[in-house]
Amino acid sequence: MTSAAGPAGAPQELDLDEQIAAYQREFPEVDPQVEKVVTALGRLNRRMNVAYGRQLVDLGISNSEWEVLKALVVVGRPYQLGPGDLAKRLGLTPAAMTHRIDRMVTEGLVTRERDESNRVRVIVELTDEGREKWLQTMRLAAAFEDELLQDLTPVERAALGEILTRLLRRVESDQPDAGGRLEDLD
Amino acid sequence: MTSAAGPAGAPQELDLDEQIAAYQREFPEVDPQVEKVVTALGRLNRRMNVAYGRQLVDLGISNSEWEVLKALVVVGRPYQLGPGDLAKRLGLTPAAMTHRIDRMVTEGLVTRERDESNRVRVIVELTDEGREKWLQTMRLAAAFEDELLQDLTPVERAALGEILTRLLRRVESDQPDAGGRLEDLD
DNA sequence: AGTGAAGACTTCAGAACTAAACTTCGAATC
DNA sequence: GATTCGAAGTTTAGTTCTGAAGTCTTCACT
Repeated sequence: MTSAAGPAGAPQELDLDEQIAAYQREFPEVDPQVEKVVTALGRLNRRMNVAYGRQLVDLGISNSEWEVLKALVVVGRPYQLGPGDLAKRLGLTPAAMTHRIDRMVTEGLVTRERDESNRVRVIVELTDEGREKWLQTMRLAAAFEDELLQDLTPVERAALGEILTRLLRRVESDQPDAGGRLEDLD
Repeated sequence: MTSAAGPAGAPQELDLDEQIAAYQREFPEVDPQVEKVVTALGRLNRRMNVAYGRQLVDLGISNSEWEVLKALVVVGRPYQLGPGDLAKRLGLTPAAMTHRIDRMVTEGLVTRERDESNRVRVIVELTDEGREKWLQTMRLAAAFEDELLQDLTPVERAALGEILTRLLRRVESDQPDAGGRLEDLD
């Protein structure tokens, strides 16, 4: 019986307002309103990932695999992408994609073959089983998300979506979206 | 010069609305408004972490180390916590904390000593250098966050903070906050 | 054609994590 | 006072990532 501490489940955190108060105490220049938004965003996302993770173990796939399934489904039929492209979309290195694809091939979620018309390339394609898994996770995720947002009125939901979209546009325009990395950080 | 693919920088993603449209095409039952909020949240958080990461390498510490510094600062003077407590707050296993603390001790950010009044326990304490690092990161982070939210009116900021807090309260009440894990997932 | 350079993917070493076994100290029981 | 139980940390084995080097294919130039 795992007795003691946190098995990497949901983190145990201070009350949000207490944490903001602590920041103000230790760093008076901080804008509490800004900090509240940012901290809540971070925590919320973390909790959501934990929740998704729990649903995913029930279905027998990992969070990493889910990301790959999503990327493939989003491009639409015939659900094909190259490892490099997948790596870019998921924000990780090609090496990591190679390993992920290895695992997912053995689990039957995707297939990997050379592109005969351009033999440098490799094509990763969703299998029917992979698509089915995506559908199942999507159903669970959608149910969770509906529940998460149930307290919000339609107007609030729309406003939230609009504001988040605006913030996202700002970050994405500031970060020229990998592939055009000009700076070398190191 | 890192030539080809994404060196784990910012992920290259589809336009948000295109992605939502893809979900609707592949899974018509989905509520586009809900999905938009959730997707934007996830992306935004990801980009923010990339941005923080860039600032942190400039200061010579990692994202993991920053988390530990934050946790210690938030508890206030004398900036002390045990490894197990830290692990819970950060949502990772005690084993991982042991290693993080190892690294941070050698870097002079924290100290680790036995609690003489209760020799099972260990006390991790922030050093002056650690506190100084936290201050520096906090300045950079605050500047970034201010810029991120600059397009929002004060009313919008308040509304956003209020809505996010409400959502957070819901998830945190649904996830009884580790330590009281009743379910066994596995 | 023949060579060189660039791109796409993989392989290899090292870092950081999880899960589970282990060690040690303290407290309760007899 | 010795024994047993439980809690706190550390150690060990195995997984998944990053960064850098390596392999193979294609394209451009001579």
